[in-house]
Amino acid sequence: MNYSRQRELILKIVQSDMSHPTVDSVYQALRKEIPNVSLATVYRNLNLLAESGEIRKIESLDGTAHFDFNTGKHYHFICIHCNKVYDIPCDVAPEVDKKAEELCGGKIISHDISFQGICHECLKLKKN
Amino acid sequence: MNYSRQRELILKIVQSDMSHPTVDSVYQALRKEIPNVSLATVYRNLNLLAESGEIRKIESLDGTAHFDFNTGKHYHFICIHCNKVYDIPCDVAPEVDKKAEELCGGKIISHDISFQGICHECLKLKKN
DNA sequence: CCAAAATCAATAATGATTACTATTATTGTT
DNA sequence: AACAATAATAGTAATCATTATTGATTTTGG
Repeated sequence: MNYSRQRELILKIVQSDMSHPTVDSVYQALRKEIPNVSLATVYRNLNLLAESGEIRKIESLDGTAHFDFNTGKHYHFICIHCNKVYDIPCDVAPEVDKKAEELCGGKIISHDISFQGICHECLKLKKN
Repeated sequence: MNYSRQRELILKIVQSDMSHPTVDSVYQALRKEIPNVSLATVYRNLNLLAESGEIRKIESLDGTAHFDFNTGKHYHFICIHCNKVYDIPCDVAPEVDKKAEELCGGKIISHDISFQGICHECLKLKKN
């Protein structure tokens, strides 16, 4: 995996964005620096960075991939109204991987807890 | 909400399929009964059934929705090689929703734990 | 039986992602 | 600095998943 300005900037963009950006968000931000960058480049590098563990890829019910610079232990909260993804600081028992591994017979690499619900913002909107 | 043959069959198909079928799997199975059924019908009804809580919609990193007839408490294991989804019987503390709700300020409806790793089958294949 | 509402099939349209190709950049080595 | 091998890129086409549209058909409640 060689150096490229594109990849470096993509990593920086994700790392400076708390809001779990989608591929498209990263693409829009990157175009401000490299106007003729290709969308395929963004896809390729985000997936590479996720595979190498420098960022994290998050599933979400809206059918689009989100990326998270925070590779430390934490979980996610996805609003079913606005599809935003929030971090939830983790304090759940860390031995769940081991426990689950015993139950499934495969090799477990990681886990994520995704909470679904309605976020603070959307709750406010509903009341108005 | 239960008077169309299509919806009834879709529900039965999911309920009789342990393997967390995708929209397309359900579509293929349904066509054996109703050859000219529309894919849109499958999408609409699977989402309706998931909203009404009769089945469960599962997110997965491969970008396709999976559906699960098992609406009881359990978690999921997704193989990063074959993308199959397995159930993991749940015995994790149920108070995580409450705990997370305090932390995020929104309203939490449910949560899912998805474990990622390499499943038993794929481990075997690797060795050969 | 009739009218309103719900559902349907078929297909078009959209949105996300991947594949492909010719070109350019990076790397380690002379 | 020039070289070849490799990796990455831009641009675009193709693919895959999903949603929207439309007009016909079916169900429901009176």
